Amino acid sequence: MLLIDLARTSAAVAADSARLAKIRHLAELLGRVGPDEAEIAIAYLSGELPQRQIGVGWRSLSDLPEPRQIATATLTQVDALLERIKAQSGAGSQAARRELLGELFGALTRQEQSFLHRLLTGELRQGALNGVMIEAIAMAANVPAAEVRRALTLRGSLPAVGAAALSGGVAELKAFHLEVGRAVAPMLAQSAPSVTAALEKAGAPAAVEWKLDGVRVQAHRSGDRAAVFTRTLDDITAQVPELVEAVLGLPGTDLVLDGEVIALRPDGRPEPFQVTSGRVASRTDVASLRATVPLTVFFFDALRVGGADLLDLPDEERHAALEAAVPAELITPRLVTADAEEAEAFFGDAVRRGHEGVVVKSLRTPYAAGRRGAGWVKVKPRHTLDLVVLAAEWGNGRRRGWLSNLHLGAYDPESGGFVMLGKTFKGLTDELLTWQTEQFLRLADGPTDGYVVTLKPALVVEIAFDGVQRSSRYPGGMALRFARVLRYRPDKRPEEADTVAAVRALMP
DNA sequence: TTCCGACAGTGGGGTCGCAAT
DNA sequence: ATTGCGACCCCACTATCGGAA
Repeated sequence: MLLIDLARTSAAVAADSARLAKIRHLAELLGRVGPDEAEIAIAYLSGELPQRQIGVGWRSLSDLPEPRQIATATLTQVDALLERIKAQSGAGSQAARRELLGELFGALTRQEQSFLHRLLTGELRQGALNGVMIEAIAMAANVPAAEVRRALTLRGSLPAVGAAALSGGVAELKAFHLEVGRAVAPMLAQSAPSVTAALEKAGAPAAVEWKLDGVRVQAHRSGDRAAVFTRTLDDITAQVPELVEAVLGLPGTDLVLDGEVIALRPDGRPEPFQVTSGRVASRTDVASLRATVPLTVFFFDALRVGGADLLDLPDEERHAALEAAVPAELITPRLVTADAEEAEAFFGDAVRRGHEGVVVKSLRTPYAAGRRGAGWVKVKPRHTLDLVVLAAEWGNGRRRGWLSNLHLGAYDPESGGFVMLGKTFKGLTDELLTWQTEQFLRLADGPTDGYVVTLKPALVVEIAFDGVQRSSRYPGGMALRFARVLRYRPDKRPEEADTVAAVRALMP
C-alpha cells in the first residue's frame, strides 16, 4: 500500500466531523491493506509510529526538501527508513538523522509530506486516534468493538491487536491474555469537585484512598524476576530498585500490581512532585540517588495474584486479593464508607498530611483499563488567585483566529509592576475566547500580528490551580501548577490583583 | 426528545539524557 | 560548560457526536 492512500484517507477523516463517517473511512482503508502492512497502517492512522519514538521532533523537521509530483512511496519503505532513523545514535547522529529525513521526505508528494510531518510531530489532528480506530478495526474485521478493546487492554498495542483482528477475527482476539512481564493499559480516573460529588458518581458505599502526588507504576513479578512500567507502558525497572526489591520480597511469585511510587521525606511527608519525578527519570547513578532521595511504593490494586487474573473482578475482591498478597505498609491508605462526612474527613486528613487528595472508587467496578469510567473519581483541593493578563498567544487548530493562551502575572506593590507566574489556555468557552480576543486587541501594547500579543495590564482574571511550584523559567522563581480560568473579574483593577507575596506564601 | 459518556483537541510546567556548540 | 531538543512525568478543561434514557 502507498503512503498516499493513508494521507488521502486521513484527509477524508479530517474533513468529516461525524464520528461514524470517520470510522467508515478508516474501515474502508483497513479492508484494503495487506497483512504485512496492517500494523503500519493502523499505527499511522491512529497517530502513532510502530517505533514509538525515533528522536525526531518539530525542530528536525524544519528545512525539508521540495516535494515530488508522483506518489510512489510504500508503507514498507517509509517504515524501513524510520527504523534506520531510530537506529541513529552517538556523535554525528543528528546530521545522519537529518540526511535520512531528507531522503525520506524528498521521495514524497506535498500531501504525503504534510501527513508524515504531522504524524512525526504528534499533531495529526484528524479527529481520530485510538478510540475511533478501535471502532474502525471492529468494522473492518467484522468483530465486536468490545473484543478489540479488551485485547488492547491486555496487549497494550493497537496495531498488534488490529492486525490480529483483521487476520484472525474474534478467535485471534480472544487469544490475548494478561501476560506477566507485559504491561496492561492502566485504569484512569475521572475527577469531581468534592468528595460528596465523587461519592455520588461512584455510588455508595465506596472506597476512599489517598491520592499520592508521585508516578504511577505497574509492577510485574514472575518467579524471581520483576519489571516496572509507567502509565504509558515505558519500562522503568532499572530506575526504581527499591520497588523491585519490595516486589521480590513479597511471598507471591506471580503478581501484577498497580500503584504509585513517591519520594517521602524522613518525617514521612511527601516531597514536591518535582523531586519524585526527577528521581524516577534519572537513569544514571541510581545507586547513590536512592540514598538521598529514596522512593516508597504504595499499591492500590491487584490485577493478578497467584496465577489468577483479577481484571474482571469487582474492586472489592481485587482489593481483598491485594491485602492478602501485600503487607499493609505497602498498601495505599483506604477507607470504605457510605458516609459523606466520614469520607470528607478522610480527604481532609490526607491533604493535611501533604498529599494530593483522594480517589473515590466504586466497590463494584472491574479493572476497566484504558478508559476513564466513573469507577474511579479523583478529588483534589483547589486554590484560586486573581491575576492580571499580561499577554496572550494566538491559538492553533480550532482556536486559530482567537487569542487563546494567557500570560498571567501577580501584582508587585513595591515596583508597581507585575510578575509572570505562568500561562493558561484552560477553562475558556468559545464565547469567552471571542470576548477576550476582542478585549485583548483593544488593549494591545504593540504589534498584534506576532505569536505573542503584549497587553497593557488591565484585565483581572480569577485562576484556579493545584499549587505553586519552584520555577527556573519565571522571574519570581515560582510557577502555578495546572492553572485554569474560572472567570474574568471586571470589578477589580490590576492593582487589586493578588500580590507576589501572597503567591509566595503558598510555596511548599 | 433530552441527557450524558467517551473522545479528541488545545495546550500547561518540570525533569532527564544526549548531541551540538 | 551551556544550550536546544526530544521524550515523558504530572495534567484540566470544552466541544462534539451518538447512543442511552
